[in-house]
This record gives sequence, C-alpha cells and structure tokens, in this order.
Amino acid sequence: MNVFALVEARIADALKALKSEGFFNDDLALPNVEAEVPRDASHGDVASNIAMVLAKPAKTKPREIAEAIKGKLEGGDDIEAVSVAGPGFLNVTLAPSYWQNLVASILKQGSAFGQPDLGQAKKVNVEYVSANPTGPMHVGHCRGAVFGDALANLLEFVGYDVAREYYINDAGGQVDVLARSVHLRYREALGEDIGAIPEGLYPGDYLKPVGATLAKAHGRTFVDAPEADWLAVFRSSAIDAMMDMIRDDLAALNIRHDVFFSEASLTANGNDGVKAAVDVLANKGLIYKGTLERPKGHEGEDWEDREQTLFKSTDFGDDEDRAIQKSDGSYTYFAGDIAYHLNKLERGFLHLINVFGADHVGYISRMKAAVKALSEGKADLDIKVCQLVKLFRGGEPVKMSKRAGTFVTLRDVVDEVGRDPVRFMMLYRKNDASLDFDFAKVTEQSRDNPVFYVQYAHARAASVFRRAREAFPELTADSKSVLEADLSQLKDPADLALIKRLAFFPKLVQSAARAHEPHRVAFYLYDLASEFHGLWTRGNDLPQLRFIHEDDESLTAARLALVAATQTVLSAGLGVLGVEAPEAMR
RNA sequence: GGCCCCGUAGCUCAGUCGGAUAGAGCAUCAGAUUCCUAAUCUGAGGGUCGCGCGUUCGAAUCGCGCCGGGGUCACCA
Repeated sequence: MNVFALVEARIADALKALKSEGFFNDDLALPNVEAEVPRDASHGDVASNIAMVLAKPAKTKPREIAEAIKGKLEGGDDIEAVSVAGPGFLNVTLAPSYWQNLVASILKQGSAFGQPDLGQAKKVNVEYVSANPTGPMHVGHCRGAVFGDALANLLEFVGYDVAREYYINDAGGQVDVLARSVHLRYREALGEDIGAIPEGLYPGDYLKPVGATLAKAHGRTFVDAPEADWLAVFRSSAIDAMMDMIRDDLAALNIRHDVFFSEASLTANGNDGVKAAVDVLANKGLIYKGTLERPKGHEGEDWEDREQTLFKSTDFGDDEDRAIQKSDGSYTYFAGDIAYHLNKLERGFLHLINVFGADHVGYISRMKAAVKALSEGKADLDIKVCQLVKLFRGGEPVKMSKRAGTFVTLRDVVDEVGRDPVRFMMLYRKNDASLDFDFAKVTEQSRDNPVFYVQYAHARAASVFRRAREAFPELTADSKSVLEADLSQLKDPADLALIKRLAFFPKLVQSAARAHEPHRVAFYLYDLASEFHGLWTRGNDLPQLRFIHEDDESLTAARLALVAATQTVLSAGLGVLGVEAPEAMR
C-alpha cells in the first residue's frame, strides 16, 4: 500500500468511527477520501481536503471536522503529527521510520515497485503508427509512434493486458498507385529509360530495389502486359517491402507491435467484413441514403450535390453524418475502419485507445460514434492526439518538400540524434501541445537535454556501487547487507526528501496511466533525478551525506540501500518511456 | 463559417481530482570541485496564468463570450 492509500484508509476509518459515535448524521454518505502531496513540504507529507468536501453535506465547519479527524488519527502507527491548517486542510506527517522502511520495501519489490494492480489484467487495445505502407516513415510519424509505445508500456506496467496494433491501409487506391510506381521501377530495372516519374506516382528511390526484385523474379513477363495482369502481384510485393522497411524504422526506435492488422484482410477469402460491419449498423437503423450539406468553408467548384450511403453518427455526438460508400459504390476508408473496430470488439476488447496525428482530429468524433454504436455503449474508445512536430536546426525551421526530396525521415532523425534523446524529447511534452524539435539543441547542446540529466542520475548510482566495491566488495545492490541495512541511519532531511520522492512514484504512475499521459513519467523522472543530484552534491559540504564511508560499513550499507532504491525507480520509469538506463555515461 | 488543440516568467514548457504563498529548465547575475563522474549543485532577480463574466468556501484548472496562434472540414487515406 502506498503512502497515499495508507493515509486515505486511515482517514476513512476515522470517518466511520466518527459517524458511529454520532458526530455525523446517520444519513450522511461518506465520500471517497483523497490524499495528495501538499504544495509546500512544510505542511507535512500528505494532505487531504476531506473536511472541506464534507463541510456542506455534514453542515459542519470544515475546521471542526478536521479537528475531529485529527483526534482519531493522532497516535496511529507511523503517524508522527497531524495538523489542521488553512480553511480546513488535514496535514499528516509520517514518522521517519515509515520512510526508512519504505526503502527496504522498494528494494524487496524491485522492478515491481510502483505497479499497483490498476489494470487487473483487463484487455486494452492500443493502436498507433498505422502509417500508410507507401514509403519510409517520416519524422511526422515519430511522435505518435513513441507516444503510443510509451503509453502501451505504461498500461502494461500498471497491470493491463495490452495489445499493440498497427492498422495497415493496404486496401485503398493509394496502394494501387504504389503498385504502378513500382511497375515503372521494374521496367527501369530491366534497362528501360523511364524518365521523370509522372505526377501522382511515388517518386522515391526507395522503390528501386522493389522493382529490381520483381525484375529478377518475373523477367520481362509484365513489361507490356495489361495492368490487370500484374497489379495484384506488384501491389502485394510492394506492400510487403514497405512494411519491412517500416518495421525496421520502428525497430530503430525500439518500437514493436503485437498485431499488424491488414485492411485488405477484412475483405479477403470471400468474406466481406466491411459489408458485415455496415450491416450491423444497418440492423440498428443507423444506415440510410441521403445528401450532406456543403460545408460552409467549402467554396470549391468541384462540389457535387449527390445522394450517399450515410452512417447516422449524429445520433452519437458527431457533427454530421458520415459517408460509408464512395460515388463509385466502393466503401470509404471510414467503412473499413468501422469493420476493423468491430473486429477489435469481437476479439474481446472493451478498452480501445487510438493514437492520431493532429491532421486526423476531424476523424475523432465519427470514430467514437462508430464504436459507441457498435458496442452499444459497452466499450470505451479514447483517442489521443499528438500535435505536430516542427523541426528546427539552430533555430531555423527545416523546410520539407516531398517533391524536392528534402523531407526528413524518421531514420534520419534517429541516426543523427540517437534513439534515447528522440524518445525522451517526444515524451517531454504533453501530447496535445505542439512540439519544436531542434536538432542543434538535442545534439550539440546535449548538456541541456533532460534525457542525459536523467540517465546521468542512473549512471551515477551505478558508479557509486562500482566505487563501493573497492572498499566493501560484499556490498552489492542485492546483497543481504544492503537489503537488511539499518535504515534508521537515513535521517537527514535530504535523505528523507529523496525517499518521499520515491514514495510518490506509485501514485504518479497510476495517475499517468489513468489519464493516458506518459509524459508525466518523464517529468517525474526529471524531478527524481534532480533530487538525487542534489543529495549527491550536498555530500561536498556534508561528508555524512556521502554514500561511501570506508570506516563505517553499516552506514555505507544503509546509504547504498537508498542509492539502490533510487536506481530501481529510475530504471523502472525509464523502462516505461522505452529509454535506456545506462550503467555509465562515458 | 463549423469543430478540435494551444495561450502560464525574456525563451521553451510543467502544474495531479478545483485547494494553501503558481513551479522547472534555458538565458541573466553571484557562488561551489584536495572528496562517490561538475553531463552536477547552491542562491538571486524575473508573473495581469491572453481578456471579461459566471459557478464555488476556494479557479491557471470548471462553464459562457471574446482576442491571438495552429490544425482540420463531402468523395482521399
């Protein structure tokens, strides 16, 4: 039980006792007790606003309630002091022994520390990246990829059963264009001069090897053959090649998926999963023929007023109904996505998370409407939007143009900056705020980069153990002497401040997981690293705060226990972010 | 024009479920290393939380209306 849960439970007990003694009316419903960190450490270790919450329903002054609770809490195990402050805050200070014992508890739990069973092994589906299989990943995909991966890690960390999915858009017109582009490269590989790549086809050199492979496999068979003969073959090898490339790019960022779900598979093998999904909605009376109004801002002349097959998404909070079929009768992308999400539901997922880029925000409300309709409100879909990443180099924006071939790929960024800084920077910002990414800042001025700051803290902890080995070879992080050290020696305020920061980790991880916000972990790690660096340097002035005392093995063991606990939490947090926790920085 | 995101120190950004005197980094200024890695630390200055109204015992946080920046808006994916 973490410290907040402990205090919450104590207060809840106190409320029950007060109620049975007639302090409150019998019909008063006792609310959930919430405890948090007070803004100012001088207010105590844990604070609760429960008295103010209860004031109105109990028709009693908040301070009066707080005083009554205080009376019940005082003298309890591990509680050193209770005070009432301000309008009615209840401030609780825990005994040093409680904090000292926590260090042992962290070491005992190891990497399991901070994993409250929030998820209870419930199944969660996280869909992220889902970039079109028409080329290498560009830098714009980077943020959503890292975010989705870290979010999946986070949910796994708190006990969810997470499936990481990638939806391959391999069924639309784009992949036919891809196949045609590859056909040109195929002819080129056979010696033909294809000239400039025509407008509308994919010009990238990355298609050359695909053409060459097809040339080797099929010779000249398809050079003058009608498109119908080769389209499917070329499409499928092109998609395979692109997905291999994308998987490599993702691997460079340490990102993996459990499921690559093919859009085309929905309608393969004689099944029509899209029609089936549309039928599900039709059976609920949610599909109809109708016309949409021309959008206000749409002044273009290419607007056609025509009847379409529509999904009544406005019944579920969308702004307008959405098209299911194109003018040629084939299904829209949205129809396929409905089928995919029905598939997720059929696989037993009631918690769905999609990670979108900012350019897809307009898609959110229809997707939520679809899931609401398909699941009859039983499933929840959260859509996390990653805002755009703007690239800079030394303060100057990096201009990108696909035509000029100057667009920056994900691989470019990883190669130049490194995996860990890329991941950390992408997570060192709220997902829905736009992000300026400056190559110069992340590389040249690496001193200012928070990722090194956090990693350095971990490396320093490792370094202490390397040094300690010289004086006390037996004092390893997992040794009995360290695990069972006399922790009452950790009594300096700086020691206790670090321990309290460690104690916050479980609550932090829980709230980050609930909010689906992995960036909170990154900021926490920065704060924790700061606390540790501070304690380290304080050893300059106060020798008793140094970690190694060659003339005192017992004290060294206790201080090493604190270092090990810090290292454990840093490592766990970095693990959630998918950033390496190095043993050394040089 | 509709919808979504953002607006907090000179700059880049945190701010937990509505809580106490709004925080950090950078930059500026002043300091710290015979000693576990100075990729570190200590201190100082710096604020109309875009503006207004409302809800509340209490608002950076919630609601409404403005202002500014960005994204997006039948049929593509």
